[in-house]
Amino acid sequence: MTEPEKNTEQQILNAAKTVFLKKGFDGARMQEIADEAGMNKALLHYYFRSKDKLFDAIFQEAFQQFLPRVSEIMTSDKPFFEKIWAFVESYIDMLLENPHLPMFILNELYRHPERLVNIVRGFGIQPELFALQMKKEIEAGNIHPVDPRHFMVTMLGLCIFPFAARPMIQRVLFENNAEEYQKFLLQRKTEVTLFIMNALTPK
Amino acid sequence: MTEPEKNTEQQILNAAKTVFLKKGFDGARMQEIADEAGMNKALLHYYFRSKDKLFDAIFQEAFQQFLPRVSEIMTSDKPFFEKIWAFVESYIDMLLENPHLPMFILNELYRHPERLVNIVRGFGIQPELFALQMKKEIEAGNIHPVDPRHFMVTMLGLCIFPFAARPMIQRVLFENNAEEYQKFLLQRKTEVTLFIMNALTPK
DNA sequence: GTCTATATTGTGATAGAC
DNA sequence: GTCTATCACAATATAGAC
Repeated sequence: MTEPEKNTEQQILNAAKTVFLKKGFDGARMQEIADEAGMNKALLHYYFRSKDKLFDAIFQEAFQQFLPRVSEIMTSDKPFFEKIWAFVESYIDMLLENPHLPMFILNELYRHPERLVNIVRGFGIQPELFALQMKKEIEAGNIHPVDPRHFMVTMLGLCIFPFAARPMIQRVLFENNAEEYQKFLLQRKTEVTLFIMNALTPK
Repeated sequence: MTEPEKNTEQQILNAAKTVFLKKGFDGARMQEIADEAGMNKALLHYYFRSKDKLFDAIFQEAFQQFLPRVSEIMTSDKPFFEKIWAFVESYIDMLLENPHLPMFILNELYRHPERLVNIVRGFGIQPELFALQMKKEIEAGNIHPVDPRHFMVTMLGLCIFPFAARPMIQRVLFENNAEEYQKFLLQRKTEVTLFIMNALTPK
């Protein structure tokens, strides 16, 4: 066997993550989580009191994984395009290992945006740092002038969208061939980087 | 008053669309739809038999509105970049009038991809037409070489993502100011078009 | 801590009066 | 066609034995 799985609490969290990410809060059932964890339903309540509490534990961790610290990554001293490449590659790699993350986070935030209040608190996201640095690059004539906020949304969207819209795209463009789509997602890393480089390179 | 609202069936459909798009299938309640329609719960079943049947009626229409006929729009005889501009503008305009559409469709397809089987049937999407035309433009040296499938995903993602990720982006980048974000979405039309043009223009 | 059994409420769906 | 009343079951949560 792989692992005897340490304590019960961690088993529950693992099972809950699997089920919540697959079904969402509204679609998930405590019974299904218990089955997935190989234990009884009552134990979930013993450890986490309620479905809401259990969900919050999952969501918090998932959210921090999902929302990248753009500014942190970007404030190194590497050249601008190298940073873009490093970001896109590492972010898509992370999504390849957590393919359900995008739709889970996007959907839950959409249905219950108030959760962000609890999450963002003390969460050091500073997009201004990146915006400032990008402006400098623009003024130095190194890149084509683009609104940094639009660019951040663009860059994130290019990475995330193929995961969120997978059922549609895989069917319409790839005859529902999962292996082909996996290759497509791998290609995205270079495709997105090159696309961005072309768009930002001054004429 | 605006309209006395014609027949009961249409009232139900309107109410169902409002609630389903806001809450999703799992989160929607027949009682809430009845309240929204200003009538009794039993009437919904009288007209549509089940929640599933009612949902299908909503989903089918929404899906056809969401998935744009890329090839149709692109097979006119206008220059390539004009087509891009026309597409992005009209598509984002449509989303501005139906802002909940993206997350609704993406999420429902993700949770129940089997629905696509019933929907796509007889649904004339032919991305090959667009891919072919784009290849010709590339061979003619009019645009930078890019995989048409990646480009289609990119173009759609640039339009859709700001609507699907609105709760997150609006909060992180716009201090949760809805009016500012509305302006941002309007700017997207030109931003996306210009970004694509820059990326595809040969050096 | 972990289980079985049960309480309690929510929810889709139907029966039947009008 | 439209309503009220109700059924049947699903789902969260708790009580209590071990």
